[in-house]
Amino acid sequence: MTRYSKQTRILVAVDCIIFGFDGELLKLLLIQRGFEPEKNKWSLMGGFIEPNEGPEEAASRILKQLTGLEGVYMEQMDVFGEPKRDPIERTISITYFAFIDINKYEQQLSEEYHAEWFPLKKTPKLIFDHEAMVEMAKEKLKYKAALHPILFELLPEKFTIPQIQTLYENVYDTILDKRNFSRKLLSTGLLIRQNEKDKENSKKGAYFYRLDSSIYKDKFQAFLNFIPNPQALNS
Amino acid sequence: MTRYSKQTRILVAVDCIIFGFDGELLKLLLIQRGFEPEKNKWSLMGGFIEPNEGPEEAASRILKQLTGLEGVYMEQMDVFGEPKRDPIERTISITYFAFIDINKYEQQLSEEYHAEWFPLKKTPKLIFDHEAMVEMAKEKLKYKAALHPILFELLPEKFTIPQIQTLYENVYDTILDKRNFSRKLLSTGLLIRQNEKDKENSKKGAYFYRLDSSIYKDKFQAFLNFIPNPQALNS
DNA sequence: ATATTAAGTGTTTTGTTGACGCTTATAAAT
DNA sequence: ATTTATAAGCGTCAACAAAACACTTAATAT
Repeated sequence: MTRYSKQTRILVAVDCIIFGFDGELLKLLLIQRGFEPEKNKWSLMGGFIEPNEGPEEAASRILKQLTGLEGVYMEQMDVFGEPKRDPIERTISITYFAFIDINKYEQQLSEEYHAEWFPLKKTPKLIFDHEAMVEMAKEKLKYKAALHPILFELLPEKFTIPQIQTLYENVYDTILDKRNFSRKLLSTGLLIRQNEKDKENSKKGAYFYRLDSSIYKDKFQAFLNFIPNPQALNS
Repeated sequence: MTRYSKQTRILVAVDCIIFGFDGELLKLLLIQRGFEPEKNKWSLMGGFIEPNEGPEEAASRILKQLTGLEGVYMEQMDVFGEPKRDPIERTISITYFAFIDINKYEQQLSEEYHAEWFPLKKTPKLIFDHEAMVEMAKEKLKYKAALHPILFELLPEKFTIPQIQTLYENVYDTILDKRNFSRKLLSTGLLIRQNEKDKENSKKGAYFYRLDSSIYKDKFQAFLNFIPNPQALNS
């Protein structure tokens, strides 16, 4: 016996929801689809799984094609498998969401794909069920970021506390008290203050911090209760 | 254009990790696989996705075949897609974990599949990567149950507080203080006390409760911090 | 010199959590 | 009939964490 006979074989794709943060707004990386159907429409970055790669590998490959980046934080989200979601042929899509440091994003590579960053609140119409994927990713982002320090993956190596507060305020669409925020953030012990200051955004300047990678892994689990009102969370 | 040419089509299966609770131990429902390869070995309940069903539908169908139950709490877990995970032919498996009220389980149906409940700590060797699936499900169960009231899905309509405490103690492999536990549980407002008592398990008898389904949905999100030490959690 | 802007630190009040002790209902044993 | 054993159920207190809130500081621009 070499095959399971009588079973239907299906196309399997991966689609990546790629988040970035430019210091002001949380953004989504989208491409203009290069082939029919829906050619030139806005779409998530995706592709079919190849014969000798697992889904994660496929997602990493695709992410690298678009951004030039490797070793990016990525997480499996959900499988979208409605029989008719792709009008051409049944395709199951495994979705991943990924966080990249927008500063490391290599624009030249992206031109091949006509990629563009969109503020999360101003995303264009997307093909197929990609809008549902983005919605789910936003919800999952809120959920996860309230419990774990994943948002650091969106920041450059050196960042300031006001920067990261802005990021949180973006994700939760709320205003946070800077005193409570910084106290909570610093109490995790995850941050190491640098001597330099960021003078770009204020006269006084804000201290740069970097992650203490030695304890980042351990603390990853125990980062609970970061956002005051858990009621606002979904999923 | 009617097909995406040149792409490889793959078998897609679903596998269900089915939890049950008999009032004393948390258990897993396993079957003896009915076909080659690995015929008669212990396995999760699974099957291939059919042409006109989505993955969730497939999982529901399979769950019904095994347990006779419909409308069961079920959640997508993870995709297992290592190219060589099935030695016969590449198969991607979408896993679901499900909670059923073990009392509703219809044993007669199961005989077709040689199904059996195993205490979570005494599971047999499983085929392929099913043990990894079970491990992941156990972790996800711990994680999720600390944040949301999902464990009620494992209990009958009427249950007592000592019962549910035992369930939590099973999941987290720990002993909880009954006074703090019941205070926390009742403070959610999710439970409605009945007049009857369960006299099976003690002389004094414990009040039956049932879920207030009108607020169960709302409270579902805001059930945080249920287990004292979040450090023990993973994933 | 003075005004302006955002960074950064401190305090008080309130609510939540965990540790712990006592009473109550009932069946079984004497 | 009284006592004993067992688990249910209620209550208190102390420690801690969270949220609300106000002032000082550094540096540039006027």
